[in-house]
Amino acid sequence: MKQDSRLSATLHVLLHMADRGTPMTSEELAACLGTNPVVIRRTMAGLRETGLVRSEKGHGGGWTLARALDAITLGDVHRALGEPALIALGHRSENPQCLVEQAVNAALDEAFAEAEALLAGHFDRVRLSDLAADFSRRFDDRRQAHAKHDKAL
Amino acid sequence: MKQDSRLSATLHVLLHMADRGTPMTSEELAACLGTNPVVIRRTMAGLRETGLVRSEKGHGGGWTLARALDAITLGDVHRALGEPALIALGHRSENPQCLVEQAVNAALDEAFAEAEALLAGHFDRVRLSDLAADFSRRFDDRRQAHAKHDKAL
DNA sequence: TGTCATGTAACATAAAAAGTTACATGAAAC
DNA sequence: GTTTCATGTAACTTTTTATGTTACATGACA
Repeated sequence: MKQDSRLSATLHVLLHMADRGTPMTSEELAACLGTNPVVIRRTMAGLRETGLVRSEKGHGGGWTLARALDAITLGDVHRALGEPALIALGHRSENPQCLVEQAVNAALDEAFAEAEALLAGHFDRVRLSDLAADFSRRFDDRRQAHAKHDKAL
Repeated sequence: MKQDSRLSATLHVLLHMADRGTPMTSEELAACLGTNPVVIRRTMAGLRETGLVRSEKGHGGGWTLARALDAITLGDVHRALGEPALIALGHRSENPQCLVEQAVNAALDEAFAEAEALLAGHFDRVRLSDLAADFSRRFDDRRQAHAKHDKAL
């Protein structure tokens, strides 16, 4: 199953944008991900429509966050991306005549709905500021590790 | 995201096999799903190795269930299919150098692990006999609806 | 007015599920 | 024993979706 990494990519990009403060071009953001600038523009288009980011053309232009990090949840981003399916499994056919298949679909739907609701709920509770805080913690950890290493030399 | 419908297909096939009682050929099972016999054989190969089904060659051959319906869970079938990923979202890269990406991965992994565990747990609690019972209920419902319809004529 | 940046269409690539063809192998029927 | 039926499996094609790329139009600032 090929996995959709747009949510991961978008979160990455948004955190870099917040970290920078000033507008970042599609080219700069693409470099962060090792991808193509057009991929960035295409992906960010949805976020712009939802009001999560702003874009400016011309000199000094680029992308900026339209809200504070603590005012954006993972759920907001997921919805802005068009709510891609969370569950990797699906049915063979919708509205089958076969009663066996109807029973199978019903059982799977129930299981999927449960997991999907849990995941969606989780997404709605996690803010970008939470990720930024985790980043800061990792940053400090790395700095301390380096300091220790330098001292040992 | 292309969804994997092998679990759905396999459950469908297994229930038909149980309903029949005698061996069913790949061709018959393929007809149930509107697919190709080779797809059936390929998919069932994993189930045979796990001991969920048996296959016989030659005249009167075909596929039969190796266990009772209440001794097979959805989880058994999922594992026999090679445990295909349950979550449709993924990371851009594993073990990234970028601390931002590390923070993103950590946040998503946590969310995914939670949902995946819920779904896997659900699969382990549902037996094929549960689906068969639901099928029977639907069958009776349809029969009653038909009877009512006939009476009205 | 030229440069920089986004906006977007159109096309190419990659990966995985699903479908197909072809043929080898083994078991039962005749 | 030979024919027929069925699985076993390799190799290939098709389809779908995410992703990557090229090309060019549009708008903003120096």
